[in-house]
Amino acid sequence: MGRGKVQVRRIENEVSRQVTFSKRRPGLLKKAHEIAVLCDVDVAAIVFSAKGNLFHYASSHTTITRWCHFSAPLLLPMGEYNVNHSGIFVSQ
Amino acid sequence: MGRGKVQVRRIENEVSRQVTFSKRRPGLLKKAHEIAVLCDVDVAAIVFSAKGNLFHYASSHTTITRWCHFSAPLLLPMGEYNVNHSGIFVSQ
DNA sequence: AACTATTTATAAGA
DNA sequence: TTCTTATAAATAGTT
Repeated sequence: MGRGKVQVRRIENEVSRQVTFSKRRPGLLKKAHEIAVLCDVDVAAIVFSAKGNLFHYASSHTTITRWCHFSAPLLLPMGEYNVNHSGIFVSQ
Repeated sequence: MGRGKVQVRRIENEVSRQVTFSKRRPGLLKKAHEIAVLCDVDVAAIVFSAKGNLFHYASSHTTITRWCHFSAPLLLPMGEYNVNHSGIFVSQ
């Protein structure tokens, strides 16, 4: 899209990279929202900026719970965890 | 995009809804991949089909771990969990 | 599953 | 950085 074709590789120029991030981030979350509503499915999209900020879209809390159920083996180290109001922690 | 404008509401016709899902799902995951590579950020996108199938893109395992750390309070009931090779379970 | 007219997203520029 | 605009990319309706 835009004035030139996209090569899917890391943008080396830091300013350009930040600008592209600022432009594409809302686009991604919008797409996630649209497919969730149009197709009546559960969707989550999560993005961390280089500065560690979190941006996300979730069609429902259920989405995330189900996702954790299905995919946690791939994504969390095995072990015991505790979830409280502050986050999720490894049990001692 | 396409021959008509998009109204962001649930597509009532089941066949059309499934067709749109099939078309938009790869588009969403591609967008997630592109922003991850272009902008060198961690991204995850997760989609459940109406039939319960899971589709996802994750730029790295780190993404998901970090995401769980930050967002789990919103997404999982508080309690004790056990992660093993089969999934994540509530401790009894 | 392919096609293609159009909409939408966005790269580059102001 | 916010707005503009040319153009690439996604995709809705169709075959």
